[in-house]
Amino acid sequence: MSVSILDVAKRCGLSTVTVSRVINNTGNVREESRQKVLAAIRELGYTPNAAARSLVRGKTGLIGVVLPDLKGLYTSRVVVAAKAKLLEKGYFLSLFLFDDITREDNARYILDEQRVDGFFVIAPGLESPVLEKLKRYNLPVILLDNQYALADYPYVEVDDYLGGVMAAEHLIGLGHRQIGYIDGPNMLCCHERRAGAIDTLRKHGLRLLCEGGGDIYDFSVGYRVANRWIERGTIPSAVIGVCDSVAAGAIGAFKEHGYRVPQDISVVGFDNIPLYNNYSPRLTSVEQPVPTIAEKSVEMLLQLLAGRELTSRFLKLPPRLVVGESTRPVNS
Amino acid sequence: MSVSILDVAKRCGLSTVTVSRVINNTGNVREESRQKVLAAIRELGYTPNAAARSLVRGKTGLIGVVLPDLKGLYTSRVVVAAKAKLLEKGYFLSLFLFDDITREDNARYILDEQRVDGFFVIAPGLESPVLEKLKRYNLPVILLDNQYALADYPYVEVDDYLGGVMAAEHLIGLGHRQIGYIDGPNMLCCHERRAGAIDTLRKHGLRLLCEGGGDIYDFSVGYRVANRWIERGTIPSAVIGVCDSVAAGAIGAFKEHGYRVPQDISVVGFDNIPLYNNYSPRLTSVEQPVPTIAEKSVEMLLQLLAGRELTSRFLKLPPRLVVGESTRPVNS
DNA sequence: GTGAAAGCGCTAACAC
DNA sequence: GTGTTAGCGCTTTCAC
Repeated sequence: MSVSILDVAKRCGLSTVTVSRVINNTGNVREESRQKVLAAIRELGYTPNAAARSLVRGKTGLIGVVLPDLKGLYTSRVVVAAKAKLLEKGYFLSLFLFDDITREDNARYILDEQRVDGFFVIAPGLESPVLEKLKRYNLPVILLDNQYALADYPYVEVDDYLGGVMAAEHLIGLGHRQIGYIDGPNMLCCHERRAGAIDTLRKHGLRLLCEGGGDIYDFSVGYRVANRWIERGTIPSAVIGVCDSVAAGAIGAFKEHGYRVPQDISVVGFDNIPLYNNYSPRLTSVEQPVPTIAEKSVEMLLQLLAGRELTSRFLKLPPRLVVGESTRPVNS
Repeated sequence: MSVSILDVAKRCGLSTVTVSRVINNTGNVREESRQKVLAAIRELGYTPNAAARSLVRGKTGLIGVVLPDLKGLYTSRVVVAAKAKLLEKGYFLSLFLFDDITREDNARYILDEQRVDGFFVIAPGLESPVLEKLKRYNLPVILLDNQYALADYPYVEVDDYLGGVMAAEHLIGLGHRQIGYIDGPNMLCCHERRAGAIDTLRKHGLRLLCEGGGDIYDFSVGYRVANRWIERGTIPSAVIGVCDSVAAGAIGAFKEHGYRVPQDISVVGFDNIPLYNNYSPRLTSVEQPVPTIAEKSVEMLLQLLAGRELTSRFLKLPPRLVVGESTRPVNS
């Protein structure tokens, strides 16, 4: 078996309580005893058992992230950042794949058995069943990328509507009048971005040439839509892609047909993920404030863990327009 | 507080022991008592506490996956498949981001505190520090995508060399003589794929036109290398990309310059991930046996968990060539 | 079939 | 400062 606190106590001739005090820096321990304990710990290679600790403390020190897969570049950034923040606070991040929340066995391990003290949910498209499930539990939860406004769970979000506004205003400011928009799947963030763009154009008396993607958003979507426009001869002077990949796909189509970006057509993306940087000009992109998302959501979760009320339950963060080399004033 | 086994026992007028027996299907319990217990459990919404269980059983029921980020499409597939397999066996998969294994706090939570019964390591580029760390622990570990052959940890791998051979033979079989290869970063799998292709061509008295990528492999790499070939006028009649994204990037470059795939140039990728399916013709690709990887690695881990010796410590699985529409016989 | 008792490894409360 | 005692929630003997 592995070495326990009792072994350490025996080894250094003190009680388990004193050892515990040294480990946790609680209570007063004479420096001399302290050194003895530390020596014994080192010699034996002792480390506390998490299960025993969790049992007696009633908490695990583990924060879960519930997410559907590992595909997201954007997700990865947020999660990695949140992990680092939590580590500073003594919590550890553990990721759980929730491909199908409705399956009992999925829920059992994470929720029923109280393996985490709280968690983040990133589950685009899976919200309703996940949240349905969560109602029964009293665990602190922060939604990170929720797609339905329905829930009254606390969340941290990006103001996607504002993002749409920013993208549109940037292009209008450059003199563009014929602006195309390549849409993503039926998700809240896509709706918002599009709505922001549409409203902004309307304010200027313009109409958005908007065409939808399929049920995912990737390079192919941008490529296909842009090609459709080219075939039809309805080519805008500027295009907004619902994300950087889509924008890159559109650029791909334009390049193939001899249009240059940004000389002939300006293109704006979302997320500012440098995925196609050597393929297209560096994209002008609406960037998500990843560090702030991580920081704020961790802060909120820690508040809940401490049993405090949240000062603000719903946080909507502004994105930031990063101007690259894919946009320029319209040719007059 | 949450409801415990004692509450259930009181509620149904039986002892905690009997309740435990019902929960775990161990020992004999009269059907009548059994029903009483189940009713009480249902009424109280009882679920066993994982910490208490782990403590007494000496195991957690959790399997960890150590991985550097969440970016991998291929990784995602493997992990999702492994998760499902493990669930069948009563284990749950928990992912841990090990961005920097050398940091003490990272290791402490996962390893020292015995939070998992065993784990998989997917850590391209991080092997040596990770494995260094692991030596101290006696936890069952299976390497899933290791890049250095150095370790004597059990692993499940794909025979990438064979994959390179398959890709090359396919093209040679179609009559191609000028074959280009677009390489990836300095990792074992890339070396192997390339070596397989080179050796195969050599056997046929041919030389591979091989050009390297940067430190990642993505669309841009394929695009850049193919463009270089076009500029130089050294355009092969067939191209192998170290992965599907790279292959797609090459196709992008060809398309832009008026070359058609597969009519003018054949292209083969690796991984068979349908990422650019609406952009390029459906790729001919060397597919990894994801379900088998998951199945076998789980099987091996379970063997280790059961304290048994592994029948085979090192498993190298053959990939499979999936012929799509991006390759055809060379124009004579 | 069922339950009483003991114990997994740790910490909090209370003495000394 | 330090140790004794008790108990977190559960399972595993071992009686009955």
